[in-house]
Amino acid sequence: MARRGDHSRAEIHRMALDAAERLIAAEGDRGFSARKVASAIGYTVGTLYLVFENLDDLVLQVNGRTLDDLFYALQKRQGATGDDPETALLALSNAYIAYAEAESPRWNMLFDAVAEKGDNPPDWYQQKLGRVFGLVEAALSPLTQDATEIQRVARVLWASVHGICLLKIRQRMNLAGGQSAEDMARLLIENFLRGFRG
Amino acid sequence: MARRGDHSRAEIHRMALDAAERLIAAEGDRGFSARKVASAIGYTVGTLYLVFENLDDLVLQVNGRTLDDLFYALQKRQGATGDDPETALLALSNAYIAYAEAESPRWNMLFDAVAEKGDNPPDWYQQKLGRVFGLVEAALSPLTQDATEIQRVARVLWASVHGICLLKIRQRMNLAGGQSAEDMARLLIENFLRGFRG
DNA sequence: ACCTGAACACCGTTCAAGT
DNA sequence: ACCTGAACACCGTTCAAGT
Repeated sequence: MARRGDHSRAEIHRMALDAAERLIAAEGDRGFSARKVASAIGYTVGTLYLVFENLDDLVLQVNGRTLDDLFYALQKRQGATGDDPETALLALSNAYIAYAEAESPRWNMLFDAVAEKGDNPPDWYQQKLGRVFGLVEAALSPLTQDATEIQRVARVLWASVHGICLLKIRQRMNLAGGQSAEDMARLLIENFLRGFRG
Repeated sequence: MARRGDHSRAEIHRMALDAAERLIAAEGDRGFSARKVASAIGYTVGTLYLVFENLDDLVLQVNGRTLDDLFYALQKRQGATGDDPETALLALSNAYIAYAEAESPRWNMLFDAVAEKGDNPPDWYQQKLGRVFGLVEAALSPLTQDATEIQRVARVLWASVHGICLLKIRQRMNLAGGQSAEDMARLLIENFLRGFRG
């Protein structure tokens, strides 16, 4: 057991998030609880509530880290800035699918929370999400000067690739008629862009 | 408390599913438990385990009913058989979005379960899902004679509309740039089909 | 044979009490 | 001031025991 003063509030905060990530990676959403996180960092359950509002708050913070991680993973696999939209989008969607596969427990957690009606995620969270969307928008930017149209297309395509990804990760791929998620995303993106370009 | 012999196994089964549906509709996935279902039908928790393998099994059966319900809701709003694919698809996607909105708790439950690796849903469940896909395939059938291509396109479009729907229901719509789910689905379908037709 | 009810091993959350 | 640990009100699941 840690004694008082051993760690600052900020340290306990960080330790708890680290431990939560490890637990989620190891056992998924199921084998993860406030009590396990607490004991993994050598503290009592009660201590967590000095540092987090509740378990949903802790999960939100974990999700924030995942969004950062995802952003960097996508950025790394992003093509050159001169790429045509199709090449750039395919690179992004493949990277997204690869991330979801490689980090499926935390990726799942990202979308599991069914928000209560009317409460949006906090600003800092939305900013992290916006940064991910930004990559998609950047890939689309050569298509048109209309910024709101780019925004709309980016959101539609991202939501769509996400839906395809869900089918794969949630093991519903038998329903995909033998296609891989990558093939499905390619079919989507190629045809959409051909139609969009007119 | 119900006395032994009051109800057959099949009756208890049905009563439990009815009660579960009511609880889910009223309180969502959160306010739903084996103990609540049992007490809602006047039995002890243990009794549920005579009729269901476990709670996941009960949820699967509830989901089966939801898939049937969804199928009929989509069928009802399906256009005429002579409709062109675009009209038919837009009708289906709008009906899908409307269903998700109207029945969001059970619709959410349909996709919450993170399947363990390698275990597919049972055959009867896949058949119910296949019936829903069948509607999408029927809408696409005028596009080409190639049955596997229709299957692939149907799955890609369905997964995509589903992803868009998720954004709306999970209250992430602030990320959709003010677009409604219906508008997003329309943007997707119109451009995809224009591209697909070449 | 059918169902109970108590037990087991867990939960999230709170908060008086200890150091 | 910081943290504990016990309490509260729950969980899913099992299974000896009652009728």
